[in-house]
Amino acid sequence: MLDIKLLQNNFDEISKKLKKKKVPEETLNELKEISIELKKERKKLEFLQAEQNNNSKMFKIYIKEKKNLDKHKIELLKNKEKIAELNGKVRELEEKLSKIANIVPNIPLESVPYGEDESENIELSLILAPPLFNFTPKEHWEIDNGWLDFKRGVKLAKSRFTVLKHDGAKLSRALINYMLDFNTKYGFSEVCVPFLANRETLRGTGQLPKFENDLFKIEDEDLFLIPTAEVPVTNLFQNEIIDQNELPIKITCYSECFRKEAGSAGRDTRGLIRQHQFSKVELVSIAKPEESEEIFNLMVNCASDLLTSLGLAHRKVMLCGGDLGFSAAKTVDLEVWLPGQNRYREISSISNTLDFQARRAKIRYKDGKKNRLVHTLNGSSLAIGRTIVAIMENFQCKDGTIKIPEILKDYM
RNA sequence: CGGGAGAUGGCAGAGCGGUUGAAUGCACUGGUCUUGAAAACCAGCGAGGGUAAUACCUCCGGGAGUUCGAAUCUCCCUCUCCCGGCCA
Repeated sequence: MLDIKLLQNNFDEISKKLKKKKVPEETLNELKEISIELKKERKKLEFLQAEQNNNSKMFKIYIKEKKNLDKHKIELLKNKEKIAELNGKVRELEEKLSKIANIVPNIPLESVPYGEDESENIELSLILAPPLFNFTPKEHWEIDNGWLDFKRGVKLAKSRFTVLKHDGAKLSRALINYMLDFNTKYGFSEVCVPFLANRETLRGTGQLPKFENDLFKIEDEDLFLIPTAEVPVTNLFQNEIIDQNELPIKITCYSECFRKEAGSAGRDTRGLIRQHQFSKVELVSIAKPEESEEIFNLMVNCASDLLTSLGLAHRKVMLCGGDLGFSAAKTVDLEVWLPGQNRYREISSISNTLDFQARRAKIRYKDGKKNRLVHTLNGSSLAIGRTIVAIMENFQCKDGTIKIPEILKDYM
């Protein structure tokens, strides 16, 4: 959530920055006006409440003095009505405010480039050279080694579900274990969390209320399948005040992720790239504001080193404003080279949300006497499905077999 | 899913309908003492809003109600715990 006070005081600046994310100025204007009106009405209300409190206290004294109470009663009741009325007004304004505030995205950092979409992202660096082939490399779904059973996935659920078999299934499990171990060595501690989350949790990280259509909802329950482990892991700390000494908190977590992929009909319909369910190992950090940039870089390096350790060529890309997610102030994607597709594809995405999620989820830490909002960061270690794709395409042999990276041998 | 109990500050745990934002204990922070630490003693210590800082307002799971006044009474919801059934 935006800092409303900041919006009140630095309207032009914020409005300009949010243009990167295509937020219309009218929305911000409305937000500002409501917040100012709210402040005004609240002041009126509090004044009346103070008066009422005082008069109520007098009651005890009047009883002692055996004064006639009826007159005071009438007075108090009259005031009570006024308070109720104002209270309703204030509440209405609060609802109006939060309705809008909840759907305004985070402000991009200064360093985020302007741009409409993916095509205007900026390549930061290339790591490892793509492999050379003495034959035409296939796309992963063309490789007929019995790992991927698309038909049966559809039979069991529907399109965009896949069954992994044989070494494909094993590789998936090996990758999960390997990544968790890798991240642990990087200083992230492992957690295992529920794959279902309630509304408040999803609101905390920004999926709700705006993106309900992208989530699978459980019938007859106010629960949703998580779209990423970022949701439960970050919200582990919702409504908590963290001891300063415990920061930064660095967590890694494996989860299944569930996404409706509404609006991406027709895109990546073949293969493992875009599924309704996929495994992912996630990184989440809770940090003090002054250290969040450093942690961000650590997370990017952690994911990049992981790719390197698997021998996968990739590049780091800075997302432009138009391609930034709702909660992110800054995002670096890692794109892995896919020889079959002859292009780089996103396999990891690391974001700093600054205090945006912390404000929503009320995650704070004690700084001396004051409670301050933390910064929250999240990033894929790697998406498992896409890593399998990358391994299949990069390490395919002419005879259709796949060479498993050396480092995974112990995990298979 | 059926039966019972409960929901209060970081935790534990009091709280006749009227200075109770809330006793007490633990934890925590600062100080005295000590070579240092522990112990002991003294002091401070919930959150949000508001203010230059005070005032002041709101909050005792959530919502509605009774009352001049509610953490305290009534109703609804949610959640937790114990017992029983089912089950990895």
